[in-house]
Amino acid sequence: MSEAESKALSPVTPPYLAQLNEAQRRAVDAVEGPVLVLAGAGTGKTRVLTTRLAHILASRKAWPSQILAVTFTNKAAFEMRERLERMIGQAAEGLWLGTFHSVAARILRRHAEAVGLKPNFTILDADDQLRLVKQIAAAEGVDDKRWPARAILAVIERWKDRGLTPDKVSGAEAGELAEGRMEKLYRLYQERLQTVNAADFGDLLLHNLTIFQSRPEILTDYQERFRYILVDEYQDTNVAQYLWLRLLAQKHKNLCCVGDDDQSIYSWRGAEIGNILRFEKDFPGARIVRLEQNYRSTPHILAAASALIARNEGRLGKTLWTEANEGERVLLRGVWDGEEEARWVGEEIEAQQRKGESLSQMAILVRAGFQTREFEERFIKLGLPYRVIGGPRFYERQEIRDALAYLRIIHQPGDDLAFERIINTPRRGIGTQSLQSIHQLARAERLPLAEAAHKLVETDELKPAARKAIGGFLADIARWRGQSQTASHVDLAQTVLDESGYTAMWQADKSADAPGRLENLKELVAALAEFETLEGFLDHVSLVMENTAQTGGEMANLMTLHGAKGLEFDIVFLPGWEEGLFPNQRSLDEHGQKGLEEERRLAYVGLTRARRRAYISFAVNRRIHGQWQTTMPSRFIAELPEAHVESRAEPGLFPRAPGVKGSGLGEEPDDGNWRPTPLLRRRPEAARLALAERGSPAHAVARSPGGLGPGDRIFHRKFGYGVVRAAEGGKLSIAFDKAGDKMVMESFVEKA
DNA sequence: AGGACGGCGTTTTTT
DNA sequence: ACGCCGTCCT
Repeated sequence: MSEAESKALSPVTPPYLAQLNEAQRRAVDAVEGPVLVLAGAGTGKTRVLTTRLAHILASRKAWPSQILAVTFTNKAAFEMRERLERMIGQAAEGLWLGTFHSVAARILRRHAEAVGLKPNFTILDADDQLRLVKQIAAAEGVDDKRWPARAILAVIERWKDRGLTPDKVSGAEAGELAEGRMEKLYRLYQERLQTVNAADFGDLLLHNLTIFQSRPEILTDYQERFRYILVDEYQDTNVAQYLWLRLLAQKHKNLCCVGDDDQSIYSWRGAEIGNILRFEKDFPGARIVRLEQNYRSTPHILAAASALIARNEGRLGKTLWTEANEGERVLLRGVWDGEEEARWVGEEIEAQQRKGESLSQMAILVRAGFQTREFEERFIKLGLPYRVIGGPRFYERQEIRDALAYLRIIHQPGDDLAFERIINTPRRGIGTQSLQSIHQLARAERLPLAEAAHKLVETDELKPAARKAIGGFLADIARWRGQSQTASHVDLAQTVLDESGYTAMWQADKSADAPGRLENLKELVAALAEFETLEGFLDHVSLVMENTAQTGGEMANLMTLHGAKGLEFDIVFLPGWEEGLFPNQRSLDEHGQKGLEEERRLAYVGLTRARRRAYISFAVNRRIHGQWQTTMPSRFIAELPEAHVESRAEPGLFPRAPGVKGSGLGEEPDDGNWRPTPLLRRRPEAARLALAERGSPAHAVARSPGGLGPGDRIFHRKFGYGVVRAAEGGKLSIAFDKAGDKMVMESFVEKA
């Protein structure tokens, strides 16, 4: 179709464009060439994305099948599809719209053989991956105390995030990781995945890259196909995703990335904020459109959030503004301890409810999962309905994974992980002995476990009982596999669950969660009915299945700051703004300034979730890991602009009277260097006293809360007697008479 | 094969 | 403080 034709077909100003503000319209209209849409929080990002898609389709620049739109989460993908269909209906069919992983999986299924996989490869989840790594590390004799499978897997995943296949990992990179054997472990892991015909999540992208690099004709095919590419949450992309996008966009160069560098909070799982910061360099001629008009929050909230994030270096920079009415200032509250904080939040929620505010429009956003407990306890006491968002997902539950393993082994005879998982679940009397024999044979003859088991049953190597049990199990699988040719997959699943005794196993279980598990199994079978094939369903489960979070209902929402990204609420509570907790100490220790900036972005994300009201609080005492600690208010509190905050701290709970000088709330020490007091351990009573006699916080550092300080003689249950050399934040450096110098937790020693 | 006990870790989490 | 995991013992 010629350009003249396409112009003639589209109205001069389509109605969907008229509803956008000027910047949004530019973002939608800039269809050709690379574009970065810097979308601040609440600036109508999703609207721009969907309108842009609709615009490309309506102006007939491309067929749906020539457009690729990628998101990070299924939720975002669903939302986009839904809004798009509402806008243009059927015309959206055929669009390549999905998560990075689901699109990559789709491509990989088509060309699996190019990386040595069969098209019916299994997509492993975290659990399977970990078991695999454990097996490999154990076989290699790696000390699992020093190098736990978790850590090894994390290294491998970060490599994959960066697009590194085993042959691309440099020796220097691997260094002394896992006693210098990390590279080998990675290679073995990949080999193992290949033999069991499986890919982990990282592989989906990584294999795509390998295919694109080794098979130019395949790459060209996709490059030509995808005339327009859209990316959501670009600040969260890792290097592999960036490379993937860059390859795909190379031909038409119509790449539109939407994101916000200030909301990049996933570096710890491989996200590379540099991707968004470098966009103009990476894609020459790129246009940048800033969406800065905020439709969500009040000016006070925006001003507070903006001032906070302005302290970060290395950002592209945006100035959010709004036409909304002033509203209330951000409310800051200092309290005695976590319990009081929960009590206060509860009271405030109830007060807002009485004013007619909706519970489901209120959220408590915490830094770490364990912080929800105190609020839950309080809300239960008050009878205040709440839901915790986050937590284990449907397909991560044991019973679901077991059931899926049955279906997997039927579908894919070489799926060793599935075979191992269920060979003795429910109990069939196949113990570690028999399993070991099967493993041995499998390794010797390079066979899948199931096949090795077959052979083994033919011999008389096993004890008769085990032989019978394994034979019976294999016969079951064979029978089910035969049935899968004719029966519907729903019937098959039901049969398998019944005949295997799996359902019976839970029926016989008298523990409290057994009924729930049976319920979940029913749900699984019901979900299966919505799919044409077993394969389609298995993919759906590993890639797409949403967590069955309790949605709807009048309940207050409790979740982590990470979990809140992308959501919004009328009223937001941000508790626990204390040094050590938020910004999180570990983040600071491990990543220094970078860590601090990411924590600050997290604070920014939290604040910008609020439409009308934001509450920030900190406790002076907090029990962490069972120990009382005296804390300092978060430095982020000092960074809030005074004019937009109303402080209701109890007198004496601030380090000094708030807001005397400087632009921020908490004033910096006279030398201008911020020195948060290290966390101290003490009981509340002691802290109360310390408050009364509050002097320079620094003097408290030398002596520990228990009154132990340098020179004191102590006793430790394991190390015996010793002398304290220094005290620092709950830890003591001690010279033991016999055990030498050690750092020990103060709670483990007593005065000698 | 199942329970008891000890040791360890304890930020964030998607796909 | 607490829970989870792995091991060891019965």
